[in-house]
Amino acid sequence: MATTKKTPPVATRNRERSKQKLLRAVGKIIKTGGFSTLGINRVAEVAGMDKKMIYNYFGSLNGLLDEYISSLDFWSNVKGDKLPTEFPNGGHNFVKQMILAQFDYVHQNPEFQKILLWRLSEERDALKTLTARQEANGEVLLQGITDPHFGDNAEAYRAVMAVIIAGTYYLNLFAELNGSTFCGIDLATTGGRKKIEEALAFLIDKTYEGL
Amino acid sequence: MATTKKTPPVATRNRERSKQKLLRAVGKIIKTGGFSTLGINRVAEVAGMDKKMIYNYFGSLNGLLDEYISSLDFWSNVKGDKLPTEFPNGGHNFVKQMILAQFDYVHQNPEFQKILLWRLSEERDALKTLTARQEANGEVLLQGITDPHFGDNAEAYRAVMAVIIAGTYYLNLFAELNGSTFCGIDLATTGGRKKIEEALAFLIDKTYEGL
DNA sequence: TAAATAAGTCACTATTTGGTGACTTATTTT
DNA sequence: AAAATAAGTCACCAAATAGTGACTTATTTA
Repeated sequence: MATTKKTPPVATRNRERSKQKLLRAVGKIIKTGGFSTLGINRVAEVAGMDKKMIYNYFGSLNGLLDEYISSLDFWSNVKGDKLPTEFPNGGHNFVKQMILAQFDYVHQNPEFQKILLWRLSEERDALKTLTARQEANGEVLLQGITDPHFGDNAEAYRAVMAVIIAGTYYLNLFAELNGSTFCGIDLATTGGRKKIEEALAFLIDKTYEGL
Repeated sequence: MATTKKTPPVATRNRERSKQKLLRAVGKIIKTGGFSTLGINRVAEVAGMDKKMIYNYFGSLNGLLDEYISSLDFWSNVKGDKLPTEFPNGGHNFVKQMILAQFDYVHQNPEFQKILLWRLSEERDALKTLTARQEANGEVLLQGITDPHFGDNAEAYRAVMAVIIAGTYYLNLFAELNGSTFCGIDLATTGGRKKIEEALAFLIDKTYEGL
């Protein structure tokens, strides 16, 4: 026989594959539409499955959403393996590049934008866990590199970074829907985004110089 | 007679008063809950009126929401009459106080927070109009005071302010739901907020010094 | 191969949603 | 005071919502 009974070429019924289909359906809906269209019927329809399966596998839509959230892995992309080993000047240049890359990453990634938005809109344990993971990730950088460099001003440095990072988040979210201008800067154009990038670089430079 | 027929002490039927009740119901729902509970049935219930009235007065829930949005007047509170006439140093001190006041204002005002969030979540003409009004408001300040002061760097200044203002928005929204820490700063505590305020002041100072 | 288990389908319920037509009643106009 | 207009009530509809029990069928186990 060409094919064995134990491993059929493609199973028509497969728990794990079906679960993945549902998880990907959630991502698809979130990416394109908003959260208002995120109902159990819609998810089942997009996944091409019966909604009963959602109850079977995840207990409820909430369970599915929680598992979707914990399956996300945005932050490890930012840091990850490609971390340098040397950080001259308290990571001045590294931090600058990281912030600029993040500003672009959020812009390019609609799913990430929606998660950011979700975190501002709804209380959900899985989202808090995600936030905690992100914080823990940043803490490595802060404690290992910038805290020692800034000494007594370490907390002041953290506060400045908080404002700057929060700014990149908000501007990207704002640009997505409004498209229009913010403080007279057109965030929909590459020229406008370039101005923001220069401002980010400027603020980081001044922080490393002046703190 | 004690009371005339023309002006009854309290009319049981009054178009304007009823419209206001509906508008205030929208505000109440938005303030406390989110947008997910903002249905026509709920609005009618909170207002203590029949939903038919919403169709009568506003044509639809959308019409009511649009009128609610255009009834908002957050921005004029910020500027308004209390504008000084002299702006030394390109409004350095004035801008700093304004940003800090705004950071606190957003924190204190849940309805404003929800509108900010709404602008990030949904496309709606009335919201764009609101945004345009806000922009026009800021433009007066930018064109009249900071543009002349910064000359060739006027646009760079605008970009910096965009980042800073966006940062205050996001941090306040983030603090509202997550309560937890951002970049290691606990935004729920007065101590953490104080650190953010100092960071805002620092960034503005460095911008006026270094641009 | 037969029995057991798990995957998936389908039809159905109860509740809630937005929306409307017909009605009553208060207020204004004549 | 009578007629007209507008405010407000209520019962009802169609569609969509979340959720479930009974069923069929594929896959695995014995």
